[in-house]
Amino acid sequence: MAKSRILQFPGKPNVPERPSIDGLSEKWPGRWQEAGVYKFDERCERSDVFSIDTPPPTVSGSLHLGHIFSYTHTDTIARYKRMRGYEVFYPMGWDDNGLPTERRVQSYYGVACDPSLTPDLDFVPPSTPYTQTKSISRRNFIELCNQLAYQDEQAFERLWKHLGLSVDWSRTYATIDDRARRISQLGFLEMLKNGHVYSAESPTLWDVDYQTAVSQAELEDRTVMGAYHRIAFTAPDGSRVEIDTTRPELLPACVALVAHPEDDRYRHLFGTSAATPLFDVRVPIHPHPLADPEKGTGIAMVCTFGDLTDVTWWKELSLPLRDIMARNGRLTEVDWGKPGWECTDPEVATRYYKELTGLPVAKARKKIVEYLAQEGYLLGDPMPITHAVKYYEKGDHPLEIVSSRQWYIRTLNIKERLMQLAHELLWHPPHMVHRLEAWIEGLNSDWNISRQRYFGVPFPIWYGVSADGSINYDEIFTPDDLPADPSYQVPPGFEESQRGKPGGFVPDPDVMDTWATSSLTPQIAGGYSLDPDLFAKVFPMDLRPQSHEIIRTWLFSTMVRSELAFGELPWKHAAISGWVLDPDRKKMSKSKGNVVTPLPLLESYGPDALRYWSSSGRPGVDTAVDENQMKVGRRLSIKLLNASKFVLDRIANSLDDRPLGDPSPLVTMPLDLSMLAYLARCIDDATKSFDEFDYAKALEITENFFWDFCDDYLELVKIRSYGDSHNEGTLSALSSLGIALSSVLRLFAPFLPFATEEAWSWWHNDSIHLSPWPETSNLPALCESADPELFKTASTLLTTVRRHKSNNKVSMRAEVASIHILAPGTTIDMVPKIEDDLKAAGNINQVSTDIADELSVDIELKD
RNA sequence: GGGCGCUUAGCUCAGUUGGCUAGAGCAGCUGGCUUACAACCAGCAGGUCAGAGGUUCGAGUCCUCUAGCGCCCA
Repeated sequence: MAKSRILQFPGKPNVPERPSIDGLSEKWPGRWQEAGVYKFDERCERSDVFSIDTPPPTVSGSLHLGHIFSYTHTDTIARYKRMRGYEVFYPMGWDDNGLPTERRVQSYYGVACDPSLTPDLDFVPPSTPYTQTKSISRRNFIELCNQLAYQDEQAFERLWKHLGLSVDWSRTYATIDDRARRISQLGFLEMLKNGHVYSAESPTLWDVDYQTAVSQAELEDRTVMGAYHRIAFTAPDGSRVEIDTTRPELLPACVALVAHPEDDRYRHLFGTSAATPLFDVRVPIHPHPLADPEKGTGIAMVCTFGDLTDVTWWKELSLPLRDIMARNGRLTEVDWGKPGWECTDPEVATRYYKELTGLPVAKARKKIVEYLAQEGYLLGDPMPITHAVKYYEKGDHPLEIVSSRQWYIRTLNIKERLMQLAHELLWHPPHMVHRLEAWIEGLNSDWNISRQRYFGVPFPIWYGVSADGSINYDEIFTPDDLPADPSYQVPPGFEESQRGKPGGFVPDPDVMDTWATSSLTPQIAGGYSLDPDLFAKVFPMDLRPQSHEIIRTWLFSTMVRSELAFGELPWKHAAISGWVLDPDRKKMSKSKGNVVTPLPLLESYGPDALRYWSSSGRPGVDTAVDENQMKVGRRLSIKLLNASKFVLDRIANSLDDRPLGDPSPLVTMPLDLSMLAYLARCIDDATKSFDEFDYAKALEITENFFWDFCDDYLELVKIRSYGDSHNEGTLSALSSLGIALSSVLRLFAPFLPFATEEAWSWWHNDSIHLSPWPETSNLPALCESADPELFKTASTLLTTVRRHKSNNKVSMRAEVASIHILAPGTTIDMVPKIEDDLKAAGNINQVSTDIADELSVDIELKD
């Protein structure tokens, strides 16, 4: 049960002469911080808690309007839940771990990391980047990463506060800080213990520029130009076997030929072998269903490794390994004729291959094609094609596949369970589940978490070194204390002098994939293993807000870790935001140069205006940048202050120093009750929308009510509210105005925290953001039986009178001699209840009625 | 090539289980200083609901196909 808070209807308001929304974003954040308005109070029950696991933004990227957009969505929910009495757990994190920070440090200072260097303890970063890239030690490099990330985090925090995010800033974390490193390492060690991770020497997608392994989630396909080269192999009977390949440079790494089992052209060759051209290596010819008879000649060469199909063939056909690809994308040296590199004539093979050694892929290809042509093995001209090639999403060169030792999290064997969890999660909007389903279905490898980088969380393990100096990967030592850096620390029971020596130890050289840390944000934010009480209160989190493009990465990986660690979902709800598109509805990207930066907009329109635009973007719907909407939001905020000023001035002037107390019993007039009945319906609808995480609908409902309230109700009761404060009608109007204003400010508070807090402060001491969400049960009991139609009819009649004046081009205050209302009986019955207010608002002298089928009004202006 | 979504007024978008004459804001036009607001107010005009076919007493809404756009994946 949520805490219930009692609304204190206040005493005499104190309203400024000229309200303004300018300066509010400087005025309030400091006060909120001081008063601890958004502070999470741990002394609460689990059932009181609403916990939010928001993905920490990458701070080394630039501030983006998309940040404002989606984080505002989350903030409206957080504020709503807080007003509903929940203790809201809403920390912010910074994703500073990993490659983006490394790259930014490299270009910002003009440095590169060389792990072989010893740390320079007196190193001072340059004020301007080195003109020639300077190599620095790993420890110095990491210091720079930390310093620069910290600066970026400060900039983000300023932006968030300016925007009014209701984050508890005392709980901020960073994905590279001590706590995050500790929890990631602990997470790894727990998985190690439970058998959820394994290390293996295996073919790995490798980026030759970044010199690191890449996981399935980081891949992208790009369509590029290539060419089929038709190459002749020699069958045992001396006949030619022709294959087409886009990677002729991998010929020295060829280990087999494959054709489809049903392919009659090649059936007779299965079980025999063929000789590769130039190198004269005898390779077996196998049937395999993945060989596509339609592609090229229908028979393919298997190399270790040209693509992922090669990996499949290599595994399934138990082929040998001929590895020629170095980590830097150049061809390695090969001892032809030695074990593993058997061939008919090592001398000939060496003669060709030594010209290729050390060449990058593209040059090696050119050279080998020359040789093939020269020796008559190349048949015809290469045939240009376009095909899909795998790239690292941040990389510039096609990925190679190299064999190396990597750690993997087992995910393939829990696919079914993950699918089940995907459906247990409550998605908003629901159709977003399909994106996760499709991803889980398509999973084809375990999750590789080893990265050959510098700025990251190290694997907290050492391996034993055997007597012969080789590394024994089965002998694993783990540290006693976390976080640990095995490059600088020694395993328990060892001494530094044993590092790398037989009988000693070596550290795992790698750091973890950043996803291995960012998949633990619920654990990091909730203090898993550090604060069990807190963790029990916030986990599983109630809400995971995020945008749709990171469902397959962030949402997925967090789900995997939660399942492996706890056997359950990390959250109850996932609220998915759309993209921000540029004004022409194109995706914003730096390369297109259409990125809209938020700061100038924030300055010209103010935070409430940007929040208004953000909040009008429906859940999950891509939304174009629209300055018009921001202007509307700004005007709405100003209007809110002005309407508040009117209502509160009236209350203050009419009641002197008498406190209003509970105004409910004073509401007696039918029109007032009708307006409140309409308000009650809006409160119910807005509440229902918020409970379904549809902040946009809640805003729309509130906004509609507010405009009707201002345009019609305020005008209808204006004159009455100026009356004698002992008059029943005046008291009823003032009470209704006060009740409605109080409600509408609170309904707007999640969207416009600055303007609503300002107006609220004119008559309350406490923050509106801790006041209770409006409930219909707190409205005057009489309005339960009131009919909202009465107010609507009064509005319609007032509009009719205004139209007549407008058509006749006279002032709205122009005097009307008489109006004659023709309408159905139900409408006519309402007229006496609203007649006085209508006369006052329209400056009408006489009202008369008659029954008719349809509504019409005869209006006579006074001369 | 597969999946998901979108197409409604000049622009940005609502439109719930099918149900009166399809709504709002912005822009436009016409008026108005009216004791909350001229950074304001009032009023008006503006739509073949992408196209075609089907189900139904009735379709913007459900089904099929076509076209275009966006995102994700291969």
